[in-house]
Amino acid sequence: MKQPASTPSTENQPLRLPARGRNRPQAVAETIKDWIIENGLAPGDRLPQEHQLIAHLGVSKGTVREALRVLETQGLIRTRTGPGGGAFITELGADHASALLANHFFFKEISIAHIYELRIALEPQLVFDLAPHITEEQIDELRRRMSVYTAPPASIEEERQQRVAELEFHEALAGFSDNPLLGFTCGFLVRLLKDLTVCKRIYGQPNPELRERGLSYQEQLISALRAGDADEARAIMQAHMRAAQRIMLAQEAQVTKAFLTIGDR
Amino acid sequence: MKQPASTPSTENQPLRLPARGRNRPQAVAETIKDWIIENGLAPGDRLPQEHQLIAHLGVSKGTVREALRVLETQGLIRTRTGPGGGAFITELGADHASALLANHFFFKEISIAHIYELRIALEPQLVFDLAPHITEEQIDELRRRMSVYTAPPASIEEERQQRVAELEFHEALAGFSDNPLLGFTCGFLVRLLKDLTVCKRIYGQPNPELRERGLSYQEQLISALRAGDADEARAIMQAHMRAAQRIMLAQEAQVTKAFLTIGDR
DNA sequence: AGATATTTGTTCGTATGTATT
DNA sequence: TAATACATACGAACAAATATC
Repeated sequence: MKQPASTPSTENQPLRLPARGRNRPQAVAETIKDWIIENGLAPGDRLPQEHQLIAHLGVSKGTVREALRVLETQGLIRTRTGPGGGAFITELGADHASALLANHFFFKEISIAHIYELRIALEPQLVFDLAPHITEEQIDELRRRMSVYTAPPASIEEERQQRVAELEFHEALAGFSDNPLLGFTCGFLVRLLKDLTVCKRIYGQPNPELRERGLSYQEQLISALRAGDADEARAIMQAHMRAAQRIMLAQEAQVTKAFLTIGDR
Repeated sequence: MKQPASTPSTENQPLRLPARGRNRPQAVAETIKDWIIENGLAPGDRLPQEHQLIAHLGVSKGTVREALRVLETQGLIRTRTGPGGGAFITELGADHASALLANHFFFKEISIAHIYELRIALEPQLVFDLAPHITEEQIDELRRRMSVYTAPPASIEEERQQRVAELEFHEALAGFSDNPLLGFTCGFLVRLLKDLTVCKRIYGQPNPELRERGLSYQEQLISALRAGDADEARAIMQAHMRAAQRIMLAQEAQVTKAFLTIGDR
């Protein structure tokens, strides 16, 4: 088992070759990833244990651990200690994925206008698709979220909470989408706005207009969704987005570099 | 001389408290990240060296290395060996970000229809914004990419290359966008399609119709862009996307689980 | 071109923490 | 409570890469 390390030549290729050339941990992570794909592992399945990976891959404990950390950062696995523990395949959740993606925009200059340009293009389409499929339970959830801001806010803090709740209304809507790409993108945009809200870099002063118009729009939207009227839902959302954009832009400041902390489990 | 410890204000507060409690590497990664934000480090700046991090954070070498690996996976740093080496802040490129994001869709069922629903909603808007700003150099680059597929393909392999080149036409277009969110999203969608093309899971047989119509549309598009006619450019792209969608859907198969390997530097 | 110093990269032995039985 | 199985963490030694002289 012990190797006298005096074999400097290319070693004894233990099963799958560890793909030398780059940094080992990344290469090992890739190898494990390929192995996951080939064996068709699904979320919940367990990877081989550390010492087995060490043996099969022909690398040391530290390298394997770094590789697992890479996969964990990518959201592919989670590890648990104790008997029966180990690394388990997991699904990369939308929030974690958003956090990873947000890093890409960290050094870019993102404005409210940029975000709303996409929301205007996508959210009307989102509700258009949703109208024929939406369930009663989903509508109930939307109503439940709306209930947070039916009454005017009493304090500046409550104002902020209501804004967050309204954004979460849209986040829930995005989560209902049948199109994972559309749903994720809309959710990501909302999360960007929500993060800005939490950071209090915007929504400085009360804005009753935004709240009331939003509430009215959402009532109409839910009616249209319940009726299964896709065209009407799209039209309402379009008007809602345009109105919100106008209000937001009026009090916008250039917003940058607040994104790195998004999510950050 | 090693450190300019003479600066009394910011630099003398080396690192924050080690944030014990959770798994150490992640906690350490967070601490380093916070430190990066607080000190306003920009791409190209260097992090403290390994042994300094070890000393300041009070953790072992292995833990620091895992933390750095986390940050590297997130696309935040790159490391180099040798004198003057170390960990350097870097910008998360669109391709790397796409690869990270693609993991989120690995266990979801993504179809061509899903991709085109977003392309139809976004790419017309993309060229609409672009028309007033586009430069001659950018138009030249578009023309250069088009030149790859002006002639009909001689082989099935050339057919594939032409398809990739046409997708890269759209990728270039996305890269010109003033809106980073819009640009990235359009680029990501194209990368998904490109990956499918490379994997040869689609585009099995020649499709002269797609090529010729695409070529014609792109000629028109470039004319409109040069003229700065935003409305016309948008209309052309809309028609182009709809036509492409029709053709693609005709020969589509359900496409799943080919995304994990995207990019994979 | 080659020697050397600097810095990250890799390995191994050992010890600790944690969850299951 | 104890025993077991697993990940987690530490530290020292060694290897590889690379800039500078």
